[in-house]
Amino acid sequence: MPEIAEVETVVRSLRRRLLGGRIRRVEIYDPKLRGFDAARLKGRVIRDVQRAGKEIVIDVSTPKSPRWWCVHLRMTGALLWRPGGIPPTDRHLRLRAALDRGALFYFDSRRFGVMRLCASPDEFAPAGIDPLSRDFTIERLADLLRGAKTAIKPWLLRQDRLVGFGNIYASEVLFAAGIDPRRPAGGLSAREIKRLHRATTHVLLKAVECGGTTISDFADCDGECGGYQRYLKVYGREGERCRRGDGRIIRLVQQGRSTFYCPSCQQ
DNA sequence: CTCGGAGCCTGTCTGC
DNA sequence: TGCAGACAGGCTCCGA
Repeated sequence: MPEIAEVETVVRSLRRRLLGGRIRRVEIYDPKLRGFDAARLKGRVIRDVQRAGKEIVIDVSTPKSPRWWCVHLRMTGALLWRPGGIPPTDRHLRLRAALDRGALFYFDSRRFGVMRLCASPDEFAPAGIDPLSRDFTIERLADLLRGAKTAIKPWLLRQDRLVGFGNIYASEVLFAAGIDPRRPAGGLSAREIKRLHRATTHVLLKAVECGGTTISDFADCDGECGGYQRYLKVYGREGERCRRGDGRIIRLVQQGRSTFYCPSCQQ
């Protein structure tokens, strides 16, 4: 489900709710999460909540025992905070963490989500550059793109060079940059790379500001839906008129995933 | 390096 | 109403 803007939104909402809270009890309801050492969380205080790529990182370190509780929501994972600790009715409840003033519930219908306890930041440090960080410059982007033969859209989905893109924002950013998703990544001109950089920053910041994109059920930990779906220009709009020019939105499949674009605005 | 396909899982929607 | 098939926002593995 969530891409960088949605994970950032969840992280911010979690930070508001969890900071300083002490974990009293953790219950796991999904055998797939058996490998997760939930017992080690008990008694720990939540020091911070950060984002590492698309992963949520909850710092539960003590001076003698550094530990980070890492959650990757993948497609359908969701974290919800309930002040009273009463769970929302959902048969996909996979984990419950009770704190002093409420409880955190983890849901995941498809069970693609991953949870782990890390002992060092090296274990969750993303390989790629975060497009919302200062490291994301035009020069770095140009370096990464150099020589790449893959089409730019599937290239954006690879997390080992840039982190955080998913299927929605990859299409949206390319539309904003006016670049055809089938173009070889390494074949973009300096001017196009500049446009891609600018579009990435612009689209992702706006999406974060809106609290992410809710197409079916994304929400932050308070159950608040995102608002960026109002601004989607191409994603999910196959056959509709382009909002900018005269074209109609086309859907095509690249490496097994849908890509949406406007053939008249994107060259 | 790059690509396509399968797999991990389950829910929803479409068409017959 | 039933049922098969396609499809879904993520990611990893394999073989060609």
